[in-house]
Amino acid sequence: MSIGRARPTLEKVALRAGVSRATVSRVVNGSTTVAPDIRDSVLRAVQELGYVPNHAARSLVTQRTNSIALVLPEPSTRVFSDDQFFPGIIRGVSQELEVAEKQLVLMMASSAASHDRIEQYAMAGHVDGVMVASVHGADPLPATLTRMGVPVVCNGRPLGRSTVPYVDVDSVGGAAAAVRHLVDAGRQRIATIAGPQDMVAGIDRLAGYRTELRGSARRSIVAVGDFTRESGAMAMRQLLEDDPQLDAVFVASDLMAHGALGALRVAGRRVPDDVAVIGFDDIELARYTEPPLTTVRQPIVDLGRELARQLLRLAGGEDIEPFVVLPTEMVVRESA
Amino acid sequence: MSIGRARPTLEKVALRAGVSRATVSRVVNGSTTVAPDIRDSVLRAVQELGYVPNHAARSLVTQRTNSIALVLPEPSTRVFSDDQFFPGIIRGVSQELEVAEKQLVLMMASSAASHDRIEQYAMAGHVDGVMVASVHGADPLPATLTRMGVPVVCNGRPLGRSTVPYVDVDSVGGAAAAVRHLVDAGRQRIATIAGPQDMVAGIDRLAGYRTELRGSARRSIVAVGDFTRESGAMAMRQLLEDDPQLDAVFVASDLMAHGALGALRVAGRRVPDDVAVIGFDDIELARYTEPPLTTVRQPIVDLGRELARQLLRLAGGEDIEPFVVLPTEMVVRESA
DNA sequence: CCCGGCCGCGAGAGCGCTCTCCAGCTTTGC
DNA sequence: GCAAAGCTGGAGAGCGCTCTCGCGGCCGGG
Repeated sequence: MSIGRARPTLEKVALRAGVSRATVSRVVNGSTTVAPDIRDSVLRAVQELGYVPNHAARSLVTQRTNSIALVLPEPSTRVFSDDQFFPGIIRGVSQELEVAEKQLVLMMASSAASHDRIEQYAMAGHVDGVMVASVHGADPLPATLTRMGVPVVCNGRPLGRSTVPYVDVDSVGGAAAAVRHLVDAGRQRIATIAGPQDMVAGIDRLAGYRTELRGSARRSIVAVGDFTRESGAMAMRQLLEDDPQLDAVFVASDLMAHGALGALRVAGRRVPDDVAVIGFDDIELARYTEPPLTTVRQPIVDLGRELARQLLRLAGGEDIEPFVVLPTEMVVRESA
Repeated sequence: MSIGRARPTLEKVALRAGVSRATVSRVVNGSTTVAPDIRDSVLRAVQELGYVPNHAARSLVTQRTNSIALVLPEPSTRVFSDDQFFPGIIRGVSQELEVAEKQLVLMMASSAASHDRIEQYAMAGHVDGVMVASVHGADPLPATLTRMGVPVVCNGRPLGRSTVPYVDVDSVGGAAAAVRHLVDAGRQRIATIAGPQDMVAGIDRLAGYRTELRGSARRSIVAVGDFTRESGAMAMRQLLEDDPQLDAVFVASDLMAHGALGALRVAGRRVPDDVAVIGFDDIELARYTEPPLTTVRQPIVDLGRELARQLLRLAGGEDIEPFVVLPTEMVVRESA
């Protein structure tokens, strides 16, 4: 209905070019077994009529849709409020899909109800595969879909034992590097503001902190936030109260670090002179805080690209490694 | 291929329920002309077999796809670097589409080449309509698609004469309100940092500033930026040089305002005591600048919702108003 | 010069669904 | 009590495409 004027069909093109439907199909799909002159006349007919293959018809017979779903948590989830995670992933994914000439279908997993919706959708043969960017590592969706034979790749190591392949960044390594940086700078009392412990990112970044600190014979000083700015400020106040002597803090997200910087300022501590601060994520804002934030960059766009790349291979029937971990990188600015 | 185990077809369900394909179709599509007992047994069969309608087959015959495309400019465009525009639009759109049970296909218009790609795609009957969130108002895509009979709604008033329906926020009114706020506060020399004048947002916000200022018998003092933080800082320095007496500045985006605040601090001007600053957008960051930024909020999520709503109506064959303008709102914090 | 093989093309059978008939049955009005 | 009207459900024709199969023409080898 809605798509206005009738679009030409294979049949029409065949008629015009004076060949059969099959031949047009061959030309359109790039088969080599067509004589050059016939091929040319078909291409001319296609051009003249403005023929575009009907996707529904094609995928009805091929059983492939050339589109891929990306399931994202509803961005109202506070975690995604203002970092560039969400757009970054999308950008990476769509870059990769563009090359592969696949389409991106975006699904917001807002409520529990959307689980069913997404499941149904994937089962309807609407997409060739699903990428799940879940924050809560315990999401059952990936496993369910996999069981149903839908190719799935996750973003972020799933919690619990799961055989669903995933792509993640090296949070543990990044956190360890941050702590090492603080140790190397001679900091003695290195605290951390950890992320929520029901998220893989929160868990891993704390683990990296702990491991590295243990190696340096310092004791750990931990406060927990929920990745928001406010929670960062609150955790910072808490830490200052617990250990007024602390001279460094590794914060599990830049947003929380931003809050922590504010709290430190209010408390009259100079950064980095009195207290060194290192964040995590390297969001845009990190370059503009006062002072500019030293942080751990995670390659978000690359993460998206890798996610897409893995899924495409999986959907193409290839075997893929069970997980890919992308390196993080220290970005030294002025706060540490 | 990729979608693992064979999914049951209508035929299978019909066989199991002991009815015809047509009847199953009727039940699945909610026709009322089916006897309750038959209806129940069909539903049971559907349940037992885990039947999910094949989308491709369905849309082949109905000519509808139940999905809608959202065309976004490649977010690397500096304008989208860190405001919440991109995720906000997506969120609004997908909220509305979820209600309508439509799917969202995301297309990044990265290069000129993608124009063809998107055109082809829309023409392939892959989607029932297209929403174009173009920054450069002179984009030919909307008109092209419309001409081809594809329902299109734009985000942002298109430049030039165009009959493509659009949804926009009231930039002119918002800018005017900001200036009025400054006038009411007794500010005498009110400058502006305008956005790029090849974008509708840049043009309209400057127009609002000019109009309102003219009404108050003050002269306009204009510098132009490109919506980035750096350009905001640079423009601010320029303005201070041009008119050291200025006591207020309306900045066409929060990002530029952030840059301007930095420049003012460096120049030793206190905000708002010496210079009042008002931004535009109300991005998350505005609450955390030093001092917190008074700004004009644009309802981005609502914009997305309205965009989707209009397109759905259009694709549904309804007539819609040629444009919808959503109100902006002053958010008074401490910078003015 | 004839035959087997190969290559290029057309015929035709579906893919899974919707929807238009139309048949058969019940209901209703006079 | 009978015809007309009303419903319910089935049969069947496609939607536009791909792909298998097989036919005919051309080539090369014997």
